[in-house]
Amino acid sequence: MLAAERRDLIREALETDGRVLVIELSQRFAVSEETIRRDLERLEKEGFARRFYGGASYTAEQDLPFDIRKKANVPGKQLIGRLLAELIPDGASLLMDESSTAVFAAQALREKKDLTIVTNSLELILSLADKSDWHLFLTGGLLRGDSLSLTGTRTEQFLEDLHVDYVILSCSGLDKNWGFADSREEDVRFKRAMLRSAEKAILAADKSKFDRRPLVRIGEWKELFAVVTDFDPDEDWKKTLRGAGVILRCHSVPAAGAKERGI
Amino acid sequence: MLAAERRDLIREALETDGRVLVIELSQRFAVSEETIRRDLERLEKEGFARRFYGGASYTAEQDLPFDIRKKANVPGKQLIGRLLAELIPDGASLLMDESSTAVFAAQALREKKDLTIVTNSLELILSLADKSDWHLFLTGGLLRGDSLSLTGTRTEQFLEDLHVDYVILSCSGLDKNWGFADSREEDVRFKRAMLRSAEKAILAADKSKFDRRPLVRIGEWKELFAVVTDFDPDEDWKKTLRGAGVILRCHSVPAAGAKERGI
DNA sequence: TCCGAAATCAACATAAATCCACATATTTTC
DNA sequence: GAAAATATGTGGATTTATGTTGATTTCGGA
Repeated sequence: MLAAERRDLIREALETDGRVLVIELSQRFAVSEETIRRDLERLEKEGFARRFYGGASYTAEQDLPFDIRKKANVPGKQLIGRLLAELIPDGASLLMDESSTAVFAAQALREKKDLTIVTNSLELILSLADKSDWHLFLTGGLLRGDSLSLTGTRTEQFLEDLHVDYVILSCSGLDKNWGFADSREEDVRFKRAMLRSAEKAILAADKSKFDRRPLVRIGEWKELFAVVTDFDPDEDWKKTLRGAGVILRCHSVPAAGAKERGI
Repeated sequence: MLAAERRDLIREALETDGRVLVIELSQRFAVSEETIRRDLERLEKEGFARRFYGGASYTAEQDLPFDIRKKANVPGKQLIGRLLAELIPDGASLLMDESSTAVFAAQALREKKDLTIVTNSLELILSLADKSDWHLFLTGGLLRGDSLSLTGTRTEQFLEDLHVDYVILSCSGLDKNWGFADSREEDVRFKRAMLRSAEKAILAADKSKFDRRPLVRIGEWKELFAVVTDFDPDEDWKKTLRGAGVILRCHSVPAAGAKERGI
């Protein structure tokens, strides 16, 4: 029984029964009560449980946006998140888009102190809503129901009076000689607005985005401060980025040994 | 039976019955009267109860944490929601605040066609996120983590370029001769901005808000188009509102036949 | 106004749950 | 396989929950 599996089961019990008791769980899983308490503490941090003396009760609050598990390439995005976190100092202000990578990056940033986050993603902001010591801003705008993000002119307008230290953005394709791009005109306009409002731009893109060339270019390499990815790009790529003065943070993911995580 | 659960049940009893007695609770939960007193003392500190000799009565304090506040008086708020929905035509645009009443009102509006909703409440917008045929706007701004709503100058700024047909707003107290008011300066500023941006203003307030006079006035009766509530106010109230040209939508709640609410 | 029953309060005692720091074990990463 | 990160258990200090006892306060009637 792995710790992660036990926590999944505890979460299920919470959803089914509405509440759990420390003693009962300790007996059921044959671990010490202290371990259960630590599990519950963690589930509380993640927004699944509300602890009370003797156990914990279920909170349905963040049900909607917390379907992180379903998404593609979770380990890769977590890695990108960790690498990103290394680039961000305490006290920084950052702009983040509505990509799922950004949500993972946000989780990786949790240990930082005193961050200011501006985003158009409801999911991202909700996943950080418990960080009451940070400054969390949501851009206004029209709700896009499928991605739970905000778009439209009002969203871009929000960025105009804004200046932040970093922008973390995603794209749907990177081309060595052309730059990074997206397929929707509307998204590109928003991402360009984000680039204008930030001192340093960090592009987060997993392996699947490399060497693809979608319709609309967002920008060129020299506009970026860093590129973060989850694999080890070839020498050509490294040379291109180095030539444009862009930092590359990457990591070779062990293709074979990667263990399947239970859903 | 854990202490936290007992306190939850006492709180529910308070909301349902309006008052509780120490002896009764002591027998019901098979604990000493002293324990019940300590429970009530705690609930009083948390703002749910006002203690008196022999027991405690219910109080709807204004500044409760959101997840708790929204549980209070559910039937009343549902009724207000239904009455509100009768005032709103298809195709209307409306501004709604972050109150829990607004969330219920939003649900009551689901049958309408082609609405445009603007709000600063994440909870409200998420509860409507599936209505893809509507236009859903979120104001930007700083996230207030406890209520999952947006505040600050950016939020007010969002309303400046906006004009809607209706605003549905809440308040924490209504005084016959003075108007409607709230306890936080910041909230009042936002609500005034909402009033400016809307053609017609509808005030939604349950019984507990009547004849209370919080710190900061939001506006006067003549600024309103309608008041919607869940009980039948006395003649004085009706005369006041009629005199100011305000529509009153209300309903006498059967005091005796109130059925026991399931959990 | 005064009295006595009932309720409350304050102080103490106890048991259980939690927290904390440290040591150990396990898993992951390189 | 070694190093780093994560997970787990343990013992003692701390907090929470509860009941008990006796002093004090409140309330309603004489």
